[in-house]
Order: sequence, then C-alpha cells, then structure tokens
Amino acid sequence: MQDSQTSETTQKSIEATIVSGILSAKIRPGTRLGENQLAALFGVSRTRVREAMMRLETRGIVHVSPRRGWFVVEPSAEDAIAVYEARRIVEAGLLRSMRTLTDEGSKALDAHLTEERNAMAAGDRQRLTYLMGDFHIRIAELSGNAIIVDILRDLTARTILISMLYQSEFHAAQSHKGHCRIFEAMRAGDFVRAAELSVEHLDDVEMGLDLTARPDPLSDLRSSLSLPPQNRILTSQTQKPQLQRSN
Amino acid sequence: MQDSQTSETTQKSIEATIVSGILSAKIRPGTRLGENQLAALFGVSRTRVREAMMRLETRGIVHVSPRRGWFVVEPSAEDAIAVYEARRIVEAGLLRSMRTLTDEGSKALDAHLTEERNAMAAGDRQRLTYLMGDFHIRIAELSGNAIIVDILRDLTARTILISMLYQSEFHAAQSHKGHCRIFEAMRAGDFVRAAELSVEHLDDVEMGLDLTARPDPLSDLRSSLSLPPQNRILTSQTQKPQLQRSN
DNA sequence: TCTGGCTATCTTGCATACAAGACAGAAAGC
DNA sequence: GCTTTCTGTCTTGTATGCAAGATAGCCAGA
Repeated sequence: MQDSQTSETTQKSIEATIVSGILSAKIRPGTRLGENQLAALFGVSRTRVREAMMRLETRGIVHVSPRRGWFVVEPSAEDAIAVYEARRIVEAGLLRSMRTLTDEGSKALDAHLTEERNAMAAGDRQRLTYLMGDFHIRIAELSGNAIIVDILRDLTARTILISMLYQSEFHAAQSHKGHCRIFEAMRAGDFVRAAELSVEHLDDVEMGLDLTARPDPLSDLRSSLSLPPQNRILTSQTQKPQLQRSN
Repeated sequence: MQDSQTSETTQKSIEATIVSGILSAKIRPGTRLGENQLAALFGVSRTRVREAMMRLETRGIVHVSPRRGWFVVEPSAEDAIAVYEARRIVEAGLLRSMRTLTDEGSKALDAHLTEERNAMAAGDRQRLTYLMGDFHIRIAELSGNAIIVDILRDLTARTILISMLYQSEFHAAQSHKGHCRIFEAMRAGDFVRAAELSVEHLDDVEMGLDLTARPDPLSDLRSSLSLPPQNRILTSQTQKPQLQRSN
C-alpha cells in the first residue's frame, strides 16, 4: 500500500510539480522539459514522464516539438488575448452564479488578502505572483465546483506564463486593490457587481501587458517577409512548432 | 509528408473518434475501451492508445480502473449537477460577453436550427442528440475563442453521457424551442437576454433528468448500509473505481 | 573567410516484453 | 448445497530497446 501509494502519487506528481512550478513563477515559458532529465529527476522511466507531458499538453501548459523536446508553452499575443477573454467569461459567469458567501468562504478570502499584503510588505515577488493567481482559484473553490476550479487553475497557469513574457512591471498593489474590491462586493452579497469588478480587474491586468513585446525574436522578420504568423489562431490543441529557445 | 501526416493524424484520431462517438450518442457511458481492442482497431500499438486514453482522462471523458480497463465515464448524480452548473456558468458568461452577431454567424445558427427541425421530422434520434449538443458548441465557435470551444465541447460530451444515463425521455421539441429562443435574442442583439434564456434552457434540460435513477445498481444497498458514497465529491481528476460493467 | 555537406549525438516516436493485479471458473473441503 | 481456495487468463503498469528526425560542429573546398 505504501508502495502503490507512492507510485500512484509519483505519476500525478510530475504533472502537479510542473504546474505548481509555473503557478509560483519558478518555471519560465519556453523552458525545455527533457524526458530524460525529468525521468532522472523523479526516478522513473521516460514512459511515465511522457504520460505526464501528454496530460499537460491537453491542458495547454506544455507543448512538444517533434523530436526536439517538450517545452513550457510560450503563449503568443493572440493566445494571451484569448486566455484573458476566457477568464473573463468564466470568472464573471462564476460570480454571477453565486448566491451567498459563507462565513468560511469569507474568512478564507480575508486570510488570503492578508497574505497578499504580507507578501507585498516582504517584497516577495514569486510568492506574490502565486498569490495573485491563487486568489481567483480560491474564488472558484468557493463554488464547490471542481470542474470550474480545474478550468481556472489551468487558465491561471497560462496567465502567469503570459505575464512572464509580456508584463514589464508588476503592479501588485493595483491587483491587490482589485481583489479587495471584488471581495467587498462579494461580502456585500452583490455578486453582479463582483462580476463586473472581476472583468474590470482582468481588463486592467491585460492592459498592463505589452503585447508588442515578442517572445519570438523572428516575428518582425517574419512579418516583414509577410510569411504566415507563427501560430495558427488560438488552437489550444495544436500548438506552434517552436523555432527558438528562450536562452 | 503524407506519411507523417497520417501518423500524426492517427494519434489524435483515436481521441477524436471516441469523442465524436460520444457526441453522437453512439458510445454509451460505461463502455469498456480495451487497449488491445483499440490498438487492433486503429492498427497501432497499445502505447498510442494509452496516450489517447490519458488525454481523454484529463478531459474527464474516460476513466481507468487499475488493471481492469478503461471505461467511458458514468457521471454520478453529483457529477451531473456539477456539469450543468459549469455549463450555465460558461455559456452565460460567453453570451454576456458577446457584442455582435455577424451575418455568417446568424446564417450558421439558422442553418443549424433547420437541421434540428429536419432531424426531428426524420425522427433520427442519434443525429438529434448530436445536433442538440452541437448547437451550444456552435455558439462558442462564434466567439472565435478556441479555449472556450474546447471547454464546451468536453462539457457537452459529458452532458450527453449524463442524458444517456438519467434522461428517460427525450424532449427534443422543447430543446429545439429553447435554442430558437436563444437565437432570436442573439439576432436581436440582446445578449443578456440570450444568456438568461440559456440558463433557463439548461435548467429545463437538467430538470428533465431523473437523477434518482442509478447508474450504480449497488447504490441503494450501499446507502441502506450507510457506507460512504461511491464518489468523492466531484473530483474531475480522480474518478470512482468502477464496480460494475454496463453489460 | 565563407559556404555547403557530412557525421556524431541527442532528442522524441513507437513497439514490445515482461511484471503484476483482478477476476472468473474449477476444484476441494465442509 | 455452500463456501473457500486455487489457478489460469486477461487486463493494465512500466521499463526498455530500437528507429528516425533534428541539430550542432567539423571539415573540405572555393
């Protein structure tokens, strides 16, 4: 039992480790995830690493370039827009569907916002990045709907990758304020307002991105030669072939 | 190129074949999907079948019972409720986020509704099931956001599995009417109304389910012995161990 | 010096072999 | 007859081996 526990855990733990690495901004977009490397790291064979990679691929977090390797996705500008749009849709829909905020829920969010303040005070940027994303996941958890939680977790992971690529400076205080306002509205029972604030908040963050910054150093050349864009439009399954590494 | 095309296609085609089989109600919940069977069917080795199964598992469509086999999920009553809730959240959020309905979009939906009418007239229930689900996917496609489309496709697949388990009779005419009303509102540019109608429509369909019908013939015994419920609550990743087959 | 091609090496793609659990059905004991 | 145990078969779990593409670096030739 100990053994099967361990091996079952190992299986999903590769996946979970990578996702949480991204959520806490420890893994950058474009990072190469070699099957052999990970296999050695986790003490398993390539087979299981591959399984984890395939699962992450369907979650839109990782991408394989045939016979070159697995890479953490580098969302294009179009991807970034789509991810923010999807988040607005899901989060606004979620908040509008809520009817009450339980006491525990209120406490959980309150504690979370305190953590945000602490991390800001400590200047712990990695932790801050994690918390800023986690706020939205926590809201999803309040709904008790695991499907929505999963969807938002994956979208949040991608959001963090996006901000690592396109966010020049980190307006933590602003985001924190946005979170506080959403929480206020929720506590007041005004979920429609909370939904509106959530959309505004996501808009704010999106506006703070510099989507002209290119993760692909060839994109200007490409466009001046009027070649087709690197990514086909927003296909979450089919990702672009990576033509460059990030370092 | 022909070759690589073919092999690349094969890879995703197992996945796509199964999903479309479910969407058109040709594959029932609880169906066993043996690795060897599928491997023979598609003319590939178990390895690739397994990859497809893993992907389908992360999409919540398939489930593995250790050393027993892969099965199409049989959503529990709780799962069913969660799926409908998630759909209400996403679809309402989606419709509210829309600003215009293009001419092509209008034509596409109109054509779709005609197809629904035709299928009703022809009494083609399988096709009707497919179309009833596809309507919602088409709406998502109008948004041009592939992330939302993927999410709704998977949720729709699960919805169809749910209706195969819990829907005693099929109120096609009623659903069709609901779709028409949503389309009317959209064409009138009233997306808020469309969102409301969409929620109502999903409520209607959910109400038409008999969630006391048991996919698990042991559940009454289980509850009379006051054992813990078969499924932990709504964990989309961790599915229940199947204790029975459907035939 | 620059260009083109060759080769060595590293990567994933895929199939296969073997391990080990689950189950059904027979056989044995009561 | 009923229960229990055992064993053969079928399933997935996992590692490994080999094929084949991609890449980088070297070397030769202009």
